Amino acid sequence: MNSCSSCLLEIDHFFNEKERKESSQDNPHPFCSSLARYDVIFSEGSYPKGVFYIHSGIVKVYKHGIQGKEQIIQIFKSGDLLGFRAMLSEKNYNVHAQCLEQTDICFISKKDFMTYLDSNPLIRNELIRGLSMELQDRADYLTDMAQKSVKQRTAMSLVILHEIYNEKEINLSREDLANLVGTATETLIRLLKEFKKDAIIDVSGRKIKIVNLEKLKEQTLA
Amino acid sequence: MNSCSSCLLEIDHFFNEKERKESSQDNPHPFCSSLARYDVIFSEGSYPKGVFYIHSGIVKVYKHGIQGKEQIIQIFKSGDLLGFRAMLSEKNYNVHAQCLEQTDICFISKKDFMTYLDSNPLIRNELIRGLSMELQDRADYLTDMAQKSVKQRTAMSLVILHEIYNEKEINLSREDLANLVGTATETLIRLLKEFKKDAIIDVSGRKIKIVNLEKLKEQTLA
DNA sequence: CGAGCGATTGAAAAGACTCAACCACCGTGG
DNA sequence: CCACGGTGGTTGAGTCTTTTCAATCGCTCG
Repeated sequence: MNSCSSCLLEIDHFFNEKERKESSQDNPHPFCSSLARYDVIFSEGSYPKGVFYIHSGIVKVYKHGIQGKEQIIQIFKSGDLLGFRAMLSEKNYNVHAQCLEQTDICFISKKDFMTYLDSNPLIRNELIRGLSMELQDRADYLTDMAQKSVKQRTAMSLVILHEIYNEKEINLSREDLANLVGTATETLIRLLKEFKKDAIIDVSGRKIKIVNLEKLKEQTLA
Repeated sequence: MNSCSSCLLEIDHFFNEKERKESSQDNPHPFCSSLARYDVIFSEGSYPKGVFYIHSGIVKVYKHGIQGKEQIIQIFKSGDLLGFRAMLSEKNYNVHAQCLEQTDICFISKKDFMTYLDSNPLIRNELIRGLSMELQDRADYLTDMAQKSVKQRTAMSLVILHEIYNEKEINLSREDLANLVGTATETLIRLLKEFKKDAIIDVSGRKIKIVNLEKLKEQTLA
């Protein structure tokens, strides 16, 4: 597979933490692919050949835990770079990545990525810094998962998703939502009902709209 | 604070994943300090000035979650390098580090560490690889914490501690153990009782001996 | 129109936590 | 030498949360 050279520019933005350009539907990238909902980007056990830059769409990264129950580790959105942890670790993927909606991604080969890294020592430092920061964040997240109640975690996940969906309606299956929170689907549904009763969210079909973000954030604490 | 130059050698071993030398009580290091149980190495909120190489002893890294309840994120032992995530992220510590027993550590300043990193591009790659691997591991750990029952997690923690304590008796307060598992102290004690009844562990005072490691590992699954 | 999947509900059971009391050990000071 | 107080460990009982299982509903697709 070939890399999309114009996307290396996007990566540059990614690492420089400059304001991310809105993904460019206008000037198409030659090696980008358009994926449909449920399309798989990579699977646990396979060996990473590169990274993926997400132009638009939503991707879930998950793994199978006890009795095959899915646990969503992270959700990626437009502007994110997907799959570089596994690639840099030089191990096989330990997670799966699947699109949650129509998604445009661009593949960048390991070789190109590495060349890019080598081209600029500052970028390399930025990468190290980014990985370290992520590890710090993971400590926080772990504490939350271990200590917060399912209700608090549900509120947490909704807050996170609110950002990922760019303040628009959250559009996820109940099962995916439950797998992100780490609970049973039925429990999740009951909690959504509660939040709705308390006028914190609004539900229409599978779509969830946050109507009172402040109150939702309170729910993550107590 | 000055760095212990002879310890940079240890770090070299650390990153090269060569067999780690037993920590050298014979030839003392000038800038190492000997810490007592409960001594604090660093605290959440302070800014990292360097990293710590652990010659001997056990250190818990934890943070405070809901209502101040402590969550142990990780336990470090002899041969580990402590605190480089926060240092590399260039943010304040988001965790505390405290000795669980008499511990000998050596401080290496950020400057020296960075110089060392710059001295060898291979080391830098090794660092990137290490951080990435750790992030992968964290995904697994998160899944376990989110999905496994307290009993399974307790078994997990005991398996991990068994290694950390070098196959010897585990010597931790019940509260620390509970904070590692992420449960209430009382619950933990009841589970230990069960494991003892099933002849998986043996308890004498606060010390825990694993008598049937295979069976313990089974407990982590079902 | 019927199959099938996702969403929802109810009821019962299991798991875990909280609170309160009690025990056991240990060092201190009388 | 012993009573005392304190800390950490243990136990019991009751309660709340969360899961599980079973059944129903509603919608979409062929």
